[in-house]
Amino acid sequence: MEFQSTKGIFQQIADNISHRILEGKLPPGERVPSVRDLASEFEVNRNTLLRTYSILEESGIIINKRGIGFFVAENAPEMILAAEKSFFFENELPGLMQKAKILKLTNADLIDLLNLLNENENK
Amino acid sequence: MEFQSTKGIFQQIADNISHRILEGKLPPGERVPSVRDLASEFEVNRNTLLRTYSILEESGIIINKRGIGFFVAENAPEMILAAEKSFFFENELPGLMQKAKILKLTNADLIDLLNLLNENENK
Amino acid sequence: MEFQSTKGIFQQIADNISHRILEGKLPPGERVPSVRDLASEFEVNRNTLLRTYSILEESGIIINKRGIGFFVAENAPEMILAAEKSFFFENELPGLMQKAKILKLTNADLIDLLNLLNENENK
Amino acid sequence: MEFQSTKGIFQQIADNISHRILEGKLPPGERVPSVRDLASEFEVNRNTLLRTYSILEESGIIINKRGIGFFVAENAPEMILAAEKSFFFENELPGLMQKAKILKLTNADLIDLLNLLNENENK
DNA sequence: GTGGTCTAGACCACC
DNA sequence: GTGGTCTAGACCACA
Repeated sequence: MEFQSTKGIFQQIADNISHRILEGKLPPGERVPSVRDLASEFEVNRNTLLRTYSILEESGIIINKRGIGFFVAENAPEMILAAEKSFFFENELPGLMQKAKILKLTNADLIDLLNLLNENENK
Repeated sequence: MEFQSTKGIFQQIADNISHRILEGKLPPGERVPSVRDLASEFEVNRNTLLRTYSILEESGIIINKRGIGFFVAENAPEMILAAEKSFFFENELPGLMQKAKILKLTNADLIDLLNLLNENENK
Repeated sequence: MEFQSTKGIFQQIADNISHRILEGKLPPGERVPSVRDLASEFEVNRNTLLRTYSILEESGIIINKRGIGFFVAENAPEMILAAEKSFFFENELPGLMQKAKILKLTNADLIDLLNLLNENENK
Repeated sequence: MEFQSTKGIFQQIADNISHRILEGKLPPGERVPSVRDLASEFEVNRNTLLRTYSILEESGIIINKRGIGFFVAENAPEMILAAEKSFFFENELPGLMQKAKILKLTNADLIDLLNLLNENENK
């Protein structure tokens, strides 16, 4: 996996795992790979993975069973979706709208844009 | 002015000044406020403002007349708009679309959203 | 049974068994359930229970008859009570008092609290 | 400062700082010592202090001004008190009551105890 | 100067 | 085996 430099590696891995859960690759109740295994998979230090798991645990996405490992929480997909949604609406969308305004993009422009992107995706 | 922690303060001030130029508050040819004044307006260290001016100068948005100060470049508004536009389309929009997909937001949802935001703004 | 994360699981199970003894559910001389049975009751690894029994044996609360199993010691209730009492007074009470002081809780507050809790319990 | 082994060092330092704030030694608005300074004061690694500050920031007790340092939040004392109070009532008191019951201590005993401790303190 | 991230490696308690 | 803590030291962006 390639990491971009703008966000912390631990964050990017957390996002990656969240998306795996959303896609069903890691269903609720399933055991998450151990920090050691995942650290070597991503070729990062164990401490970095430890931090990743710790923030995922704090969000209630994974649960620690002591001495055994981490497991995907039962309602993990819903929690992830809810968290991302609220972050999007509260933090990203306002800035986006402001930017569109500055760029003098009308809603019509944006809608055209959306359609265009949609078409490309369906090809 | 409130600064958000995701971007550097020097960047946020640069954006702020760019926007002032776009809005016509700082027309081309006009002298930009001195580092001193702006530093106290933003309650920021002078070094931070020096960096702000230095990146604005690098982009050709402001021009240094030695011993006098900085002045808004003649074609500054166009340059800012072009720069932001290309950045938006190349860097921000793709991530946005991906996020919308993850959040299972359809284009229809997004359009509704745009209309809603537009109405609020016009109140 | 739910385990809290602050203490080791083996400890919590040991406490649990001690309390069963104090309550008379496991009278002196009685055979303690086998590691197997208790492990499945608590849904815990057998090794964890082995450790539990080993510390209980070390404290003299249960006694191992080789090839047969563990039995509650004759004076087990008294030993447990004495051990917990001294631990409480020496280790827990001082910290508690300090905390109450920090929280600006007066003795009167604490007494009120005790009465309140007592009433709830008697309902 | 001596550290006990039962709690993490980072936590004990966090508690220490919280208490300094409660005592008024670190009034709201005041700058908290830099991680480097405090790390050498406590003779621990900088990373440990970093973690301490990070949990204090998460609780809203201190605030990070980028490139400058951490500052005590305006309402820090209230937040600390509230946090400790709720933790005490929800996590510590129930266990305490259970223990008192097991130890067959009546409320009268506890009250006597409180008075005794109080006298010792006032000597 | 400030905090923030990452690595490498050690040691620990627990299951 | 698992996660959790701490240290030492490097590198970074920011003010």
